[in-house]
Amino acid sequence: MSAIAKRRERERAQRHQLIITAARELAEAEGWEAVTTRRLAERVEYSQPVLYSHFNGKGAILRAVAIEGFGELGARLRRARLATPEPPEALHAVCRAYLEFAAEQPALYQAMFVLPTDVKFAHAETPPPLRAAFAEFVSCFRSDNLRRELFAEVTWSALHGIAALSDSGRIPPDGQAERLDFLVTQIAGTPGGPAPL
Amino acid sequence: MSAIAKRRERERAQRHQLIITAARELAEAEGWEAVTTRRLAERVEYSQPVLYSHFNGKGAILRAVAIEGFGELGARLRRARLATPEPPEALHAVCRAYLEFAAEQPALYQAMFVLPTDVKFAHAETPPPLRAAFAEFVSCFRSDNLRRELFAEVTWSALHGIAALSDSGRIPPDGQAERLDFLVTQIAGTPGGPAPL
DNA sequence: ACATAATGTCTAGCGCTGCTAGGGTGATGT
DNA sequence: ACATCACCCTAGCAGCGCTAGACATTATGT
Repeated sequence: MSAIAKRRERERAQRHQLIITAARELAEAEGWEAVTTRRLAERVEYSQPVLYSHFNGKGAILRAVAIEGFGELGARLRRARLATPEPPEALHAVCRAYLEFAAEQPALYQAMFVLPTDVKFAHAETPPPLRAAFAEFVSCFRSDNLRRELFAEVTWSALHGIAALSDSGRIPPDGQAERLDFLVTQIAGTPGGPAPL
Repeated sequence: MSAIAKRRERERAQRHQLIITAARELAEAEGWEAVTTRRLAERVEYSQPVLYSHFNGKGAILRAVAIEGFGELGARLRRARLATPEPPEALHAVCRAYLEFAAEQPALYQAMFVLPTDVKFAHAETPPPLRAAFAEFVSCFRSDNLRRELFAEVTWSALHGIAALSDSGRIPPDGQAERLDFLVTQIAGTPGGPAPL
């Protein structure tokens, strides 16, 4: 491949990322309903068809944003877990990190977990960053806990419920800390078996 | 008011309900993205502007569907609770009824709890049916439990997380019973105080 | 009974959306 | 220098939520 072709490919990759970043910023600033192909094209200073030469459509752009988000969420959860050596507090820290992520970047969170998507969850084609993020929850529970996956799944679901209802104004933004404390306390409890953590 | 005017008002109220029902059925059959004002008008056999003489816009129709849903959900939760006299099983029954409601009528559930809305939750203007539905969760906990509202809120959030992630394909549809059992067991546990139920 | 007024509904159209066909421009390789 | 090719833009389609204005139809007053 010629140097010229290489340069073009490099520029193309940059533009690819530029589109993703622009969509994400626009969504975070004005919500996803403001992210139209026209406004996005204007923002990246190209015409609309250029978007379609990079992505199969608006849905594919949204998907790319979501996958970028999975990577960042996983990294954040991992950091929270590793910074907290004691297992009980690790679960608490990871859950808090999750809610902070959702609250700080609501549009990104929506792309990942609320808006319709064709990203496969808990499936053979699940993107590695998503698997890794889920694995952080699993790692909060003892490896001899035979139902770790179930624990992690329900924990994640409960956090998502809190994040989603809070973001859409269906529960008050105040009191997140109390909800988090209560949830973690109950999940870490031992009503029906050995200590999970 | 003349009899003629009364008849017209009656017909108008019927048409009002017809629009709500048509929107709901169309959403349940093909999803909310298929509910356009044109298709809805065609379905009720009137022109588009008629919709706008009944509702302030598409959002108001969605809101009307959601409020209808709150009433039905509340009734269902109440039935589940009253049919189960023992408190621990009452919580379980109410939670199961909630998940069944969400799974059986996913579009209605979305209108109530997922799609953007201007319905006020936990607020002075909260629609009574919504307050009543939430009160069913609160009633599952002992009246001497000073944190009943918090318990109910987190329980509801966790259920919503399970329902929403399941409906959008982000967790597998199988295993809902295990998730429900685990959640209720943990919520009903007593890690930090007196028995909540 | 007739003209007037008021009510209700429809047709047509605005500015927007996601998406795409086709042409034209400029760089590339011979 | 020329032919080729890759690239990008203009223009347009069908459908969206929503609304202005024309048109009947119905009720009212004389």
